Amino acid sequence: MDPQADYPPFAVTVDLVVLTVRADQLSVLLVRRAIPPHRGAWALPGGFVHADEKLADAAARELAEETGLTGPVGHLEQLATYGDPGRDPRGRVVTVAHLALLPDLPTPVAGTDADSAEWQPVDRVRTDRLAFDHARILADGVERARAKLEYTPLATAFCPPEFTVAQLRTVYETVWGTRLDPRNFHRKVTGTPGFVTAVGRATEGDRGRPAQLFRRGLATLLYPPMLRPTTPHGRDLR
Amino acid sequence: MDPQADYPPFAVTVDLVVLTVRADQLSVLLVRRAIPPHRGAWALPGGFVHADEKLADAAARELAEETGLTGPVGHLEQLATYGDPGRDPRGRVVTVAHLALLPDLPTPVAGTDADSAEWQPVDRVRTDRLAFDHARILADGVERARAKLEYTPLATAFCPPEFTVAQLRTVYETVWGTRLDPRNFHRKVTGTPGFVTAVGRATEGDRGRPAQLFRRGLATLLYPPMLRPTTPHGRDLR
DNA sequence: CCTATTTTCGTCTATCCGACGATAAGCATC
DNA sequence: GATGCTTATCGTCGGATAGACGAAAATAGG
Repeated sequence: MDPQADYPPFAVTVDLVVLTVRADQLSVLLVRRAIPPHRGAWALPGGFVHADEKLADAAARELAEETGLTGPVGHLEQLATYGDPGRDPRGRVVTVAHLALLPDLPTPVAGTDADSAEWQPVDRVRTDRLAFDHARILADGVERARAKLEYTPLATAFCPPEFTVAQLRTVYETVWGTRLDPRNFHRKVTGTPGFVTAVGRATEGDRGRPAQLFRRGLATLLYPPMLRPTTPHGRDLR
Repeated sequence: MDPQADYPPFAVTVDLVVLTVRADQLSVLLVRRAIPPHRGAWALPGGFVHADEKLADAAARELAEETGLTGPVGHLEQLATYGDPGRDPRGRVVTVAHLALLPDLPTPVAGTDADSAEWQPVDRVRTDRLAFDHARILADGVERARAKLEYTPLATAFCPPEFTVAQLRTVYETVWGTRLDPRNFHRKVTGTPGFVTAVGRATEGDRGRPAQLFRRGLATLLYPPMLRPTTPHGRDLR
């Protein structure tokens, strides 16, 4: 196919909404753009898809480049695709946004093609200064993450391989911005089949009673789901 | 931006998974391809995105072309994007798949750039003979539709503007392939805030007691959700 | 020891869901 | 027009679940 002939040529990129929970804050990985357009502005990490590369591979490659991660840590999924004609001044660029959830890694986050990269709490991001349409992509990614915590065990993607129920609860509280009763949460998590499996050991050295350590279970969907407390998300009027 | 210079050029298409409920069957709109590649094979309707066109507009345009619909009927949303290097023999084509849910329209379904178009029950589609990677896109679309019936009032998109509880129940039963208790379903639907609003009139002429007519409510998310009966979707092992 | 802290187990109650009986309200047929 | 058939709608009952909260267990720090 010759794009010049019949159909308009597009450039295709992948952008990443990389979320983590650190210091009791849901945070997103942002890079400062070193080249135009939007030079100097904060943006989601991303880049062009190579000629013979799958979309998911491109996203995984960009994630590895930005975080230094190699192995399959956390979670990566396609989010949505954004392609409004005017979204990139360079021309017709369609971006396939992906959502990544990572544990709080002591990541150096060295920028390669960006001045710098850093974690920013999502509720302190100056969305009005983000490059391109990345404010909307970020909002969609955060909303997707919040919703997915309800029906999937994806909260474990924010945790290290072994974690306590309290750590998992902190993830929920941080992402949702709510407080959860530790006793009911404990019952719910340990009672939902496939959510977590006990590893048999416990923490030591911390304050309070030692906590059992768990790993992520086999379930891909939670049943029953972990519903958000009051006013669950979009419980609309009437 | 010159795609020839720095980055590989892509063609971008939209493909549509158009679903409806007709004759107690969840059915998908398929077209028979009139041109190569995959000439003569069944495929999802779709086409190239124009040079100055939003993705959603392209999807709406294709939907209108294939169904003859003009006004905003039913529901249309982005599904996912598929761009594996080898998925189209003509070159690097990325397709942004969309999901459309429509009421059972007496649609002529006249093919424009296709030999013919027709509704096919999704469980009778010869997925091994669908063009490109459309079998997977179809499967993803059906699964998305099934899942969304649980948490959203989208089942109403399969219904005409005014419908009875029984019609809505038939939609659920057809899409999910299950049977639902009419009494519990009635209680659930009328008791979920914002799901449906009574229009005040009732059906006449049918068999049995006349049924109240409803319209879609204002809610965008159902709370509590309409959970699938036994073995809810992915209730995995353990 | 004593206390503070955190984990974990139980209890109580309101609510929700599935199963199912009972009634309402139309049409068909005699 | 009475009877029966069909479908819609309302109620009831029991088990399961979630939220509120008490209580015990298990550690660290004085």
